[in-house]
Formats: sequence, C-alpha cells, structure tokens
Amino acid sequence: MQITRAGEYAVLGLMCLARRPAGSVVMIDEVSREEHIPKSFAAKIFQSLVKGGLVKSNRGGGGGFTLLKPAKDITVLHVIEAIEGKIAFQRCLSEDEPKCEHFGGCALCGLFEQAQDQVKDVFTRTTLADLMKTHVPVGDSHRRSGVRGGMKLELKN
Amino acid sequence: MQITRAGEYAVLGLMCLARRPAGSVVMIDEVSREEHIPKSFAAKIFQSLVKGGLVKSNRGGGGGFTLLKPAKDITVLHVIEAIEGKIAFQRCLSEDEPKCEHFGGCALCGLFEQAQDQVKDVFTRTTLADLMKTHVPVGDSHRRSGVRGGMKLELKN
DNA sequence: CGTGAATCGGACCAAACCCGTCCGGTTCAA
DNA sequence: TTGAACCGGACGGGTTTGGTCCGATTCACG
Repeated sequence: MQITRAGEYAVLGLMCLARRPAGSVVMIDEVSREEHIPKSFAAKIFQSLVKGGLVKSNRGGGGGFTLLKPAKDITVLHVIEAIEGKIAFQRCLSEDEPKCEHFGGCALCGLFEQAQDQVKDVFTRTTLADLMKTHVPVGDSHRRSGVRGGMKLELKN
Repeated sequence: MQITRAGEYAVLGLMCLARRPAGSVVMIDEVSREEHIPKSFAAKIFQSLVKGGLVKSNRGGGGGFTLLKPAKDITVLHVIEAIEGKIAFQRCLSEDEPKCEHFGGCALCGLFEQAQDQVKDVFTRTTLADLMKTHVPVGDSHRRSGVRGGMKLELKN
C-alpha cells in the first residue's frame, strides 16, 4: 500500500469530476488546471482510474472522463487502491517469505496489521461526497502547526 | 514519518536487548545474528538509537549496547521516531507551503491527519514489553493470506 | 603502557522508486 | 480528413532505501 502524490492527485481529480452534474464529461486539461496537477501526470493517473473502474474515458474530439458512480459510493480506499495497488502490509505472512526469521517478528507483524487496519478503516469510511462536504475554502481556519516536512509511512518487502 | 526496514530492525534489535536481564551489555554482532539483521546496518541503526536516548553504547573491548529503560517504558512510536524522525503528515499545514492550492485539499489533509493519528495511537499504546508478551514462536498459527508485496504508505512534500 | 577488541561515524554505492515528461498511436466527432 | 483528445509505454532526473566499508576512537586487559 502506498499513498504517494499520485494517490492524492487521484482523489482530487475525482472530486473535480464529482463537483459537476452527474454524467458530465471533463477533459484532463480541465482537471489539470483546476487542481494544479501537471497535465501529463494527471492523464497517467486517470488511466489507472479507468482500469480501476472508477471513471469512463471518451476518446476523440469532445472526449474526456466521466464518473461511473455517484460520489457517495466511492470510498477513498477504492481510489487509492486503484492507483497504488492492494494494501499489503505483512511481509511475514506473504507467500514469498512464509516464515518470520526474526524473534518476535510475528508480534511486530501483528502490530503493523493493527495500524494498517486502522488506516484502511478511515479510508473506507470516507467517500468523495464526505470530502466535498467538509471542504473548507482556502484561507480560513488553517490550524497551524510546526510541522515542516511531509509524511511518510512505509513498509516494504 | 516513515516505517522503513530500519525502523523495523530497530524494534527487533531492542527486543533482543530486552530479552536479557536488565543492564546487560549486548554486542551488535549478537543482535545481528539473533535477528538476522546485516551487522553493519544494525550498527548504523543503533547509532540512531543512542542519539534517541534509548540505549547506551559501551565502546572498547567488552563493549556493546545497553537498554536505558525497562521494556515496558519504551513505546514503538518512540523507537520509530528515533529512527525515522518526527511524524509529519500534513503538507497543507506546513509553513513551507502554507496554502492548499487544491480544491478540497484541506479536506484531504484532514483525512490524512485522521489516519496518521490512528497509526500513532497504535504505536503509542504498544511497548516493547507488550510485543514480547504476544510473541509467538516461529512455526505455528501463521495466518496465511494472499498478500504478496510489502506495505507502503507514503506522503511527502 | 601497549595492544587488540569493539564501537563510532561518515563516506560511499547500487538499486528501487517517485514524479513526472514525451511521443507515437488510436479513436472519435464534425 | 482533420484535429481534438485519450492510450500507453519509454524515458529520466532526483531522492530514498538498504546496506557496505573503513579509518578514527575508545576501552579492557595484561
């Protein structure tokens, strides 16, 4: 499981479609401008969304992308998995490496599983419609914190 | 925030110390063999743990590392932050880039914050002592799943 | 006091991954 | 037929990961 910029852009891109009347056809260029996503990158991301069954593409002149489901039926988890692939946390349970070679490794895996489940839960409970409801226009009620860098949470094979 | 292999090794390495009587001095070589961590890499990781105030190093002949606190007082979060640095999730609230340029970006950041808090919570509640209690010897009760890859959850500036 | 054991700490490196860009190809409307 | 728009894969620079290596330093012991 990953949440890279691509995953973030995917959510934003879909929200861009969701703001329009159901069934609207939106060009990638429009999404790009509206969400400040590099056009080529947005195009690539939307390809994955098509494969994931979240949007339909219409080629040719007057083409673009259309949401296939109402925003309230699209969970953030669904979007993210379309981009980043299935969540897979537990190295020690994978078939490639069936045994934990570490003392206490299984306990650690169990812990990571807990953390993973929490994250999945948050993302499963939240739909695009929810995100649009809580949208706060830029400029007000920014809770400031000293946070500087980005966030990263990673666990690879 | 990151949980890379280094972070995982750090937890395992500390558990290796924690299994011994309090105050024991353990060589990096011992940790390396016991937990199957490449020796040089383990050494590097333990340097960070020293800086983080979790272990003390004893140089010279008969040297090694000693836990500075009882296992029940060391949380997984503490270990991970010693290795990977402070958790920092919200790009849109950082001082470097104070404004969300994306429509609905703030809503997304709020969601990521929720996820982050959940993860932190799990890691804060769990101590090394907890991990050792739930330790299951290699070989039994492996819950198999189709999981193949590793887990990765990332969000960078 | 000298020597060897052991860590410290930083330089170094290959591979993987992220974040895009680019471009030729395809499909469709007009 | 022409041009708009997506398709999809190759490419590439920069960063991170996962280590390795080695000289410097520190200490116990004889």
